[in-house]
Amino acid sequence: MAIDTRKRILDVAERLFGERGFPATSLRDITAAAGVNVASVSYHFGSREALLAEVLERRIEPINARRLAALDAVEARAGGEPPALEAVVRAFLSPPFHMQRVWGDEGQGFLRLVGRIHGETDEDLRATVVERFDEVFRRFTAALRRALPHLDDADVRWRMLFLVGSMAFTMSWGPTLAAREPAAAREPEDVLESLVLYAAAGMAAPAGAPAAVAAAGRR
Amino acid sequence: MAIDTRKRILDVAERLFGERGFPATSLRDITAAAGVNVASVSYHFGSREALLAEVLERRIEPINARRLAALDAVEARAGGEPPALEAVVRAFLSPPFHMQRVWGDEGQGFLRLVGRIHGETDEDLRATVVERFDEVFRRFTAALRRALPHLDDADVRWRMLFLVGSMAFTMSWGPTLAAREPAAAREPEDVLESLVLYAAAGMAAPAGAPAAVAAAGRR
DNA sequence: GTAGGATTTAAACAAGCGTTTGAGCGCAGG
DNA sequence: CCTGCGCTCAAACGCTTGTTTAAATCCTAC
Repeated sequence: MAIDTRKRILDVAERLFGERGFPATSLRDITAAAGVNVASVSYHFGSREALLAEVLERRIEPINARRLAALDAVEARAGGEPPALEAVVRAFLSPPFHMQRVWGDEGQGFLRLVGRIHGETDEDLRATVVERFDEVFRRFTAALRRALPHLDDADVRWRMLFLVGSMAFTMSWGPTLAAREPAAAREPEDVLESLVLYAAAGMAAPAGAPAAVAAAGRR
Repeated sequence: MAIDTRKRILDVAERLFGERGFPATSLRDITAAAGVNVASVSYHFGSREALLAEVLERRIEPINARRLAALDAVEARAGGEPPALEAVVRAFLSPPFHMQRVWGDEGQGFLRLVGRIHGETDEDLRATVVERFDEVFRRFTAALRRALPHLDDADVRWRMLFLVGSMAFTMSWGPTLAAREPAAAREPEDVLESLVLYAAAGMAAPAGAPAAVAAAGRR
């Protein structure tokens, strides 16, 4: 009966995966909420896993494309010089927030889903997520490396992990925070701005002395 | 036959919840790996949820106690003055890493579990986690507020979210990163040091202009 | 040494899971 | 009108889930 069963399933699945997480959301939850038959998931997507993959693909691909385009622009603007740190950080963090605005109500819950996915548990699922972000990570790590000459490779990688953690956690817990403390609620643009400033400052922090030095006497 | 069935279940559950996440780990996975009967979980803990609660309690409680003690020390040392930012950040971030060293092999996987729990999906579970951290959050938010007079309440709360995100994500993905890129592998103490520097610098970043100003023309 | 509470056990429970089946539907093209 | 294809449907598949049962076993205390 529906307009487009496929799309209805995708939309509802995105919302429920975002709200409850992937392992806790059954096909019957999804199909019941979408008003379609259970079998239609197998018919249209093949399996539950494949449905998740498609849900993710639909949102992540445009975000990462935009990230790479923004990084291209930043690097072009810098000529041969090392790019500006804050510009690189913004090129990475801005696209998900931007796409949320573009998608409007339809993509309301997807930030939450993307946040959750980063924290997802299953190791196989992790591998596919890592793979999907591989190029983005490599490009941004290289750019950050050049913007932060005082850091070595390992430093940059770990700080990249810190940055992604802030972002993912914010996406996942931001709504919870806003709901618990209405006074702290903010527009997504303001959260992004806050996050960019925070991350750029963190990235620019001086290189740490090895713990062996800081805590003299070990080893 | 076993030494202590209760403890065996707790240890195995901690490891498996950490490796696969809570929703993806069944009671039969746990009891099979522990070499005990399925029913012993109900007998000793009451339910699967209660088992998780006890697994968490065993690790989180000492960590949070240590956090509060460290914060007390920092504030006492500061007299009536605002405490030093980096000291507050360290008081928050250091305990989990410290307890990991104290617990040795036995607590090997628990950092990962704690990291995962922060990203956990179920909203009920979230509520209990939030509750368990409530006092710690309030105390540290207040201390950070005093250490960062140029920020308002909402700023501090959001940056706290960023900080916790970095920490949780690092705990959860750190092993994955280290496994994928052996060159970037680091001692936990060095990761902690890196994280403290990063977070303190991020916290100290200037207050952001509201996005309405930064992106002139909106609204 | 035996009584009795604590613990472990195999088995069964109903419920939910992802996926498959095969009949039935609606609607295009001949 | 009718064939054939895309799609939907209720039902059933075999399997796993968390929890409960009641009997068997262990171990302590008298």
